[in-house]
Amino acid sequence: MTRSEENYLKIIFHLGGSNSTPITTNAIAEQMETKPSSVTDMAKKLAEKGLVNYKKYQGVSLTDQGTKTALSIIRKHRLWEVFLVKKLDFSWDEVHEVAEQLEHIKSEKLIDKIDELLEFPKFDPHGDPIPSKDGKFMVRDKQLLSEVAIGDKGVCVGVKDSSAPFLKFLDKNKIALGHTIQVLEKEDFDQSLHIAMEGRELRISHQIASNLYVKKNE
Amino acid sequence: MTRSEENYLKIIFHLGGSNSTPITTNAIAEQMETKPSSVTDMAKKLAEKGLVNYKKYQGVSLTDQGTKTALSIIRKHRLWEVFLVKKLDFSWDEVHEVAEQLEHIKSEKLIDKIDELLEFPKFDPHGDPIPSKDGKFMVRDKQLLSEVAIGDKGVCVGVKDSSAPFLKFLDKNKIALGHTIQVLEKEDFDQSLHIAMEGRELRISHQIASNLYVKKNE
DNA sequence: AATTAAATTTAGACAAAACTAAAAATAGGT
DNA sequence: ACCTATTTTTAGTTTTGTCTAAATTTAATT
Repeated sequence: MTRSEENYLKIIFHLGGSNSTPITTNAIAEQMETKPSSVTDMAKKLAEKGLVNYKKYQGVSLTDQGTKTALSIIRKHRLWEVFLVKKLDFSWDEVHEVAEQLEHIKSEKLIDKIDELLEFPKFDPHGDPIPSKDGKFMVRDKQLLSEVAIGDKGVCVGVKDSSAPFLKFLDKNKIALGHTIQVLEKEDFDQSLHIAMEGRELRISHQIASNLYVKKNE
Repeated sequence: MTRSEENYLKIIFHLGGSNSTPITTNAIAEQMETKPSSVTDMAKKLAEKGLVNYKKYQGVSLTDQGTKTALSIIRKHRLWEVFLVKKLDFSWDEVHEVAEQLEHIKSEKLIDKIDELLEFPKFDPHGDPIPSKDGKFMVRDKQLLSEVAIGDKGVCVGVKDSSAPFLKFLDKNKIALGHTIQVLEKEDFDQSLHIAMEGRELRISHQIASNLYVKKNE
């Protein structure tokens, strides 16, 4: 497996290509920041290796083998992110690009030992689930803060957008995973929210609320 | 800097190419497990970038910039080796190939944090010195066990051959860095040694003795 | 059903890093 | 100083992953 092949599989997985719904070459090209014609070439190669299903003009989806491989890369990526945050004091907005490199290190023992060192975490710093060695991962029933009803409470468990600017914004406003949030009021005009969190009240825009996941207190 | 360029610089450094003595393309090719013609191509490219001095048929040596770069890669390699042994319980015969991959990760913050986590080690698991950020490293005055006079004592501080088979042999015979060794007798016939170490006596071949470094107790 | 717009694939090319085979330069021995 | 053996370089290919431009297929609209 080359680095490039691994990146393709990862992106196809993220675009949902294991659910039998084929992904278009255009969509893949956009994510890979490359051209559709390059994607076609790679689709053929991956199909050759039995990692994707590919029919001309019909798009691409992962085979079982391809899904397994994609999950193992995602597992590595997310474990490295946890490592960087927990052991090396990286902030959650700095880990992605380093993890993009570390995820390609080839050593099963290495990643298993990292997993052990971290005491087998189930979620990465952005709240995304970490697949186990056999490709299983927790699906948490979470919802976007923007869809929580007025008066309801929830624990912040993840972010939808994990770009550095958004994460830095959250840091600046002391919004972090694990905090309990109650929706006090929704503004009809611009859908901004008035929320209570950790003993203080604040207003956040719809754009922020629609990129924060919360888990309702059952 | 591509991975390949980094590997060339590292190998040129190890062959002694910063001491103005140029290294032949043949020697580099052998270490790189490639052909001399490929080395010529790379020599041109590295010379172009100001990392090596290269004159046709005269061999290659590192410039100051090239030496600096080589040292930073060696620093990363050795720090990762320490990390693997100290934090993830790898044995010293398993670390090399994983460190070969990890040394190419590009993040200054990452390696500085690893250095800090390890409390700024000065030597790697094989006793080789770890260059500091500014490229300085300790030169320990050590000598091969095979050259120690009869009756003299020394502390085992490093290995010359750090291949897995040799390291495994040392483990099996409970020979480890930090142990004090006294040479009791040298066999004229085959230059094998009779040594005392950690309260026991054993015989080792010349080949073993000439791959173990000791530091004489001053 | 025909036409057009959009998406996708093909064909041909390129850059990096390697190779092989052949040519050129150097070094050693006489 | 010459010849030969060795080392090193050149020239031309290969592979991987990409690109552009052109051709083809699918989808959408009338």
